[in-house]
Amino acid sequence: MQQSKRSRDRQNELIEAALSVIGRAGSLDVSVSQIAGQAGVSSALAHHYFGSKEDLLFATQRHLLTLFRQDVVARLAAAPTPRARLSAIVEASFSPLQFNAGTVAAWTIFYLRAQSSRANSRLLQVYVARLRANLVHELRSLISETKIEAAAESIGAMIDGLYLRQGLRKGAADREAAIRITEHLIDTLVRS
Amino acid sequence: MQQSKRSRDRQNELIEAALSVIGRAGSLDVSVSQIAGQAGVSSALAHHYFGSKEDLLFATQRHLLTLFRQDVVARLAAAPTPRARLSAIVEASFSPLQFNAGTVAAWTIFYLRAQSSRANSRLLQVYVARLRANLVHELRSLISETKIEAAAESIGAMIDGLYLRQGLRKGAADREAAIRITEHLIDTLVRS
Amino acid sequence: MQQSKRSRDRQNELIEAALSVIGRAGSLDVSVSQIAGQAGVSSALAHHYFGSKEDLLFATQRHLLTLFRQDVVARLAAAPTPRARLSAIVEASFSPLQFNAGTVAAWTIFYLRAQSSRANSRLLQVYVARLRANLVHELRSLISETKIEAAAESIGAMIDGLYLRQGLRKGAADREAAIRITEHLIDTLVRS
Amino acid sequence: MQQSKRSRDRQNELIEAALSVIGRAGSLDVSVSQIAGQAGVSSALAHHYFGSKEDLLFATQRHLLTLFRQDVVARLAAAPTPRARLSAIVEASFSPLQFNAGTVAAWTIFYLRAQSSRANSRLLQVYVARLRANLVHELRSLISETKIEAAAESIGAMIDGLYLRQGLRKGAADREAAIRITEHLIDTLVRS
DNA sequence: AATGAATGAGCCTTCATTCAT
DNA sequence: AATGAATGAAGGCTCATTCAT
Repeated sequence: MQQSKRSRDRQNELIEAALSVIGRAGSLDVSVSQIAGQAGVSSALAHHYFGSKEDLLFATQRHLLTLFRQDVVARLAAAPTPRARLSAIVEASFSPLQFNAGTVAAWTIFYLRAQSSRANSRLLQVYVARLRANLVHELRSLISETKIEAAAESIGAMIDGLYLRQGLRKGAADREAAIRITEHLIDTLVRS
Repeated sequence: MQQSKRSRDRQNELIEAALSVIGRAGSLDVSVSQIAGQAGVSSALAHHYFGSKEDLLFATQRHLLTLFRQDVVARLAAAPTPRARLSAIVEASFSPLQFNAGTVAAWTIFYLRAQSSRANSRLLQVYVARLRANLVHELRSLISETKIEAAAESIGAMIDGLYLRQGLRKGAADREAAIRITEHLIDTLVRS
Repeated sequence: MQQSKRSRDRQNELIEAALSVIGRAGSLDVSVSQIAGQAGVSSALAHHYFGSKEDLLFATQRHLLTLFRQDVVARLAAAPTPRARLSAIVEASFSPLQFNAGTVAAWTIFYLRAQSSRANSRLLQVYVARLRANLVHELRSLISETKIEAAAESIGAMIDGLYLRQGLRKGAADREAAIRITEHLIDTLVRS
Repeated sequence: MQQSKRSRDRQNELIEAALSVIGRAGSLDVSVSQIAGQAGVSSALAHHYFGSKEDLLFATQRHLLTLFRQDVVARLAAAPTPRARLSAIVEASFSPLQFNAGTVAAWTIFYLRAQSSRANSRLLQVYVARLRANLVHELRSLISETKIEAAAESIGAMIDGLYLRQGLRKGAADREAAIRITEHLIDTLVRS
């Protein structure tokens, strides 16, 4: 164990603080001091642990992706059929843990950062690729081979689009509506 | 003519410079100086015309929306049938003018800003509402009344999602793929 | 007549605007634009007429001094005895025209500016000298020669001190109290 | 010890630098950079310690008042009689520490700032109130009750007026003259 | 490990001033 | 005469980052 437990805890606290602050601000205009303050430590400590703001945000993004991934995996394991597993992915995507103002803002920011940061872009591409792989795998037994790629891309884009639009609502996220729309898309893709 | 031609030109130059700088940076971290520099004027002039950075960016967003709107209107006028008009909207959305790295970054940023700026949010909501109204209008003769709302929302979200994902690609935007996917969505919605 | 009437009017408007803005702000942190705006003209015009902010403020100070001077002269002419003329000076000093928040602030500022501006200092010294000359002249028939200088200086300082302290009050100036104190000082000086 | 010695030293250095720069400039047009530069530190450090220019100047004013207060208290303790204590106050007021170009400029500025800053005004009022309380206390055994208030106000205003006029001199302050005039005022008030 | 001290760089903004019209 | 356009300079302030403790 290279890192002490204390060390790992602090890092996690900082990452969660970053997520929290970004979510609340709804923008990338968050300072290291704000994040550190939220975590109850000095900004110098954040640099001690992460080296730079860039790296802290990168770790935060990875954390976000990991959380999502874990939820997806757990739900997939519990679903009995391919169609149910597609629904599991949809439900993970719009679970209250992910589909709320703060997290949606964080996701949008990370999509944005991907345009100017190589590392960030690669990370996001891994997520997209994994999601697509999951979709493709489940679609394989439901629609013809030639249509799979487009269908997977289509579902993924729809989820992202619903995320983006969620940011526009004043109140809480409308999970049901998002799920209904996505499920309906899947249904039409599968039936066609 | 309240404003001189010179004045309007300068303002447009600044807005286009803002768009250009934001697009190139792929982020909101653009300074007024950068924008002014790109327009070949002093940063003080940007304040002279727009009052604040906030207002300059707001005007830029409005410009973006106006450009898109004009393109949509022109294409709608040229399309003979409801289905063709739906395609016109899709084509406007993914026209090279809109669907390129820079503009996509700008759109994403404006979606993000909408979460922390009232004015910005309202502006974007107007755009979303208009787009939906167009879609609803054309869908009216194609699918049953009860399905229209969801279908419009679905198409709108899909377009936004494809924009978001476009930012992840390294190379140029794949317009054909985006159009194909959206058209396919419309087809399945209409046929179902 | 070198200057047109229009020209002189504009200059007076600017000077009065300066006085008004300085008074309202209670500080020297007033911009040429604010002053010009108050006068209803462009800041460029203020420069056209006065050359520089410095010169505008200088002219404003001179205006203030002239107003006071004129009031003093008028009141002196109307007073029959030396003692009455001393009271006339006191009354001019604490007339509502001079002894109000705005004008007091302007005076204080000009005393301050005198420390860093030669021209300003000379102007203020002329005012002080004139006031002293007036006091000395009237005191001559009231107290012994050897005490005159100190008495004049004393009265002048008292007036200035009451001005300075006026700035601390929240409400309107207490003219009566200021006059009472100064008159009492004169009385004791004369009787002693 | 909440604050480190280093920290307190730096803050004091900055305050003294502020006093020095204000005194030399004879105006409020001093930048944080100038003050910080005079103290040999970066302007960012001034903000680190004081938060804002406003707060630094406020602390500087408080420092000025405290210095004066301490001097007054020390001199009062050493004076045996009420009349001697009045003289002690006068001497403290015109001690070389206070009655010099720089400090006089600072006082004038703070009187001016009191007109636009609540906090500043309150601070100055406390000083005025304390000075008056001291004067009243010593006057109690020297003149009749009904005259005390006016006498105290009178002495205070005289001191302030002499300060203001000091700013007009080119050379050094004439302490003797100022003391002579104030003492004479006290004498006449007491005798009358 | 943890922090306060310290800073250089940069940002937004204001402003006095000039100039073309 | 009068103004809007335009700018260079400066100012207050923030921030990521480093360093000594």
